[in-house]
Amino acid sequence: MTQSRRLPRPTEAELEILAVLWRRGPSTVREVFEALPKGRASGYTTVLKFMQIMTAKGLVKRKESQRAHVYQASVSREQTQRQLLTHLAERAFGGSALQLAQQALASAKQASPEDLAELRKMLDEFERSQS
Amino acid sequence: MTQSRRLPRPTEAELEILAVLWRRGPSTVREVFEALPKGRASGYTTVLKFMQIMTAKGLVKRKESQRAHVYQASVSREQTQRQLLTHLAERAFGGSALQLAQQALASAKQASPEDLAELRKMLDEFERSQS
DNA sequence: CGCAACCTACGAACCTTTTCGTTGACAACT
DNA sequence: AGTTGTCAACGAAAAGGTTCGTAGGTTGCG
Repeated sequence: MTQSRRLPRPTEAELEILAVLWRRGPSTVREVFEALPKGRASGYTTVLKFMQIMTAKGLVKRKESQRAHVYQASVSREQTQRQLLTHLAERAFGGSALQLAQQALASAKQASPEDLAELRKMLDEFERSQS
Repeated sequence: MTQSRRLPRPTEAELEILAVLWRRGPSTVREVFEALPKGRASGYTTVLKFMQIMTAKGLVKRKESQRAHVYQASVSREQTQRQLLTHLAERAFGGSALQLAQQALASAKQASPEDLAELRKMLDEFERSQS
């Protein structure tokens, strides 16, 4: 009974924090703060505030058993990626995720063989499913 | 000698207007206003304001020879798409445009055969260039 | 001319997002 | 007990983006 509506798209700053949580797993505010790219340099209380906001929005969950609360992402990386891609596709690619994929490939500078193989596999499956 | 700095990423509302300009070519404010999806429904002066802001930012150029100024996009669709994709890749895909492409393909619901063929061709070229 | 329709420009209100200072609680150490 | 360091909470300011009312100029027409 926690959340029935779809969660809101994370803002830029929120996404940056989510990225840390996805990478590190459950973390305290301080841990996130220190894992953040230094270039960005937000103050500690700013990060704290965001994590409080994100808790209110349901983007993260927090355990208060320790004095330093422990946060974890309550949205998965893939789910969020899909959400952002769909949004971008609608805004800038006439709703076509495929054209988006195409452009992304075109602008990819480098590729690991694994990624390429994976991509090729998906493409095969796609064509097969279309018949 | 028009612009040496990189242009800013368009906001949501700006992108919507750019989409119209890309589709219609050079247009007056009224033409853009009327071409805009009706659901969104911004007032005429709101659209005008945006186009003035975009002019200041350099996202569009305007000809004032007519009483109703004529605007045209000064950034290309592809260029902007690439900019948005790169930004998203950095934020949410660890900088990998390829992984982004992969996810996009996975979340594509439908595909035209042309798009698929195009995508496959690009993939081939990519692999050849890596060797 | 007088009026209506349309145009740009501008300012202000408003909303969302980002930022951080301050406060009060708790803990650790001396 | 007093000092120092860390923490959550909060409020409010700052910054960015969106919206529109109003004003003033031009055009076209009866």
